[in-house]
Amino acid sequence: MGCRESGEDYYKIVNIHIYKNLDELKDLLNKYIYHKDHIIIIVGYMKIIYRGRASSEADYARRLLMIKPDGTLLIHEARGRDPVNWQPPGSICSFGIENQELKLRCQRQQYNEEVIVYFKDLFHIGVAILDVSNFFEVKGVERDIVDQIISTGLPIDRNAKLVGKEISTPHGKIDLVYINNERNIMYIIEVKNEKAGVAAVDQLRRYVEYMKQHSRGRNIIGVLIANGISDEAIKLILTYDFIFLNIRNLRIIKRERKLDTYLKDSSVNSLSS
Amino acid sequence: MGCRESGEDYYKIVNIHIYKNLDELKDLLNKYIYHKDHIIIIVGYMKIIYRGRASSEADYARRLLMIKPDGTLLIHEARGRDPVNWQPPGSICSFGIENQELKLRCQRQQYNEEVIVYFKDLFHIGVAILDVSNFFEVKGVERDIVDQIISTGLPIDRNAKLVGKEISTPHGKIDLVYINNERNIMYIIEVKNEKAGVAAVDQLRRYVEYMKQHSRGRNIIGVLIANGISDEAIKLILTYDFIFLNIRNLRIIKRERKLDTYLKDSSVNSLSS
DNA sequence: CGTGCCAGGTGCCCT
DNA sequence: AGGGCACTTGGCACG
Repeated sequence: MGCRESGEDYYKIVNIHIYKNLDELKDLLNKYIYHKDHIIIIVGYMKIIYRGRASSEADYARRLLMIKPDGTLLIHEARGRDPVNWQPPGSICSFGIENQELKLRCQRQQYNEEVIVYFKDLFHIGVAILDVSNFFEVKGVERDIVDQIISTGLPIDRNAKLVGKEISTPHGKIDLVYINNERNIMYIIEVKNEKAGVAAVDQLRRYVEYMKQHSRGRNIIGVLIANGISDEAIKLILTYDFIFLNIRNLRIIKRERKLDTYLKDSSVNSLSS
Repeated sequence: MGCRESGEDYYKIVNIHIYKNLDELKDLLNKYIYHKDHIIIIVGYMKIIYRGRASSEADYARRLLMIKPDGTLLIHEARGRDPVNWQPPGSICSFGIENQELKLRCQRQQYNEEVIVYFKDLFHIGVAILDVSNFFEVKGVERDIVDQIISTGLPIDRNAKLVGKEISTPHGKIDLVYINNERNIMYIIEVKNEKAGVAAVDQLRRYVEYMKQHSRGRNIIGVLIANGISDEAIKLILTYDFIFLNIRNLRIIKRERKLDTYLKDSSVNSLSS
């Protein structure tokens, strides 16, 4: 907790009182926009107008506004994870003055969208220097689950060979395709890191139907691997004679259970959630 | 731009130097958590550990952290619209000390998730009082498009009568259902405010197939109304003999074009995008 | 409260 | 740049 003093290099408070007119302030703020790693933070009493894919107006209220050097605009209120208004990276922001009020306009080429903010009052302006941490590990996402399956093999049929990954079809991309040549079976695998709903089953279904038309004679089995499943989705799984595997069981199996147990489970469409 | 002084009521800078030990600072910050409308803002050099549905570790770097009174946690870096780590509303946050570092733990009951932040250095701490603006108009969303269709009628068949809205099926909810009794036609309408992809067509397809099985004898026609459409989606539309209507044309038609033109378009699966 | 689904989704990766 | 899709999706509305 040592170097508090050096910290001042990384957060500069813009003393609003110093600027006797808005022009100076406006120019200063415009200078900070797009400065490498410089984030402008404004807490104030502001009105917001957004026009684009949708449109909105928000009357004057106390809000927190941030502008990042990549052109991101964020406006937050007292609640909620998402900003009430925003502009994604790549938008072009600039400060101006209108009717003796500080004004911010952020435009986005794509979608022809813009956010305009009018500041009736400013409570705090700061400029922070932030990092972009390159190394940021994430584990447990779908990618990792797919990788795990690839490395450990298809639990329901260890003799099946992986023949494809991210297979493109007109209906979308199939996560994994396995084939057991002896039994003449093709497994179409769809992986969901989240709880599966009806949409996930139907996504699998359209892959299976497509492959049935393009892989003549082969036995096609749809396999949904997900982190739980909804009741309606289970009904569809049974209707289509698909197989559902819970990720939780996948992990347990990998560590403790024997493969024979799996094969038994799979043959009766184990639906343990 | 008058009341700058009063603005100080809405943004309080926590002078880090005053607090001779971390204990005092920790207690102060904990007092501000969940204070009505009080948002804690910390710019500092911090390390983040997240464990939950996924998991991640981010080494020490300069970041901006916010805690909202509803239990929202946001941690931003220099780029991107989304925070690098967060906790949605409803999580429980508290400051502590570990290894002579300030430490923040935010837990979320649901999903058993937690974010832990270690602060090696603090550059700025502020407490802002923000509003929750109740009145926030949004126009142009799908809901409004559906309403517009309901009020102006189905453009491709003005004689069709609306018989259902948000019809639940095992495959999901159908946006709109129209019936023309004279021609014995049922229209299944799916509306997308955005550009339609293959998923949208397949969503419509599963509704149509379901209704074909549950509405014996009737002619079922799938209608996709969207803001543009991708090439692959067009192919599927043609494959399934569906009808695509561009929202843009919907609006134009409503204002300028005559209905006869529509009917002609629809009969040839107008795909103007 | 779970289920389903839209969103100004955003971000990522691939063609 | 466009398309397809996952996401700690978040958020809402409905049964």
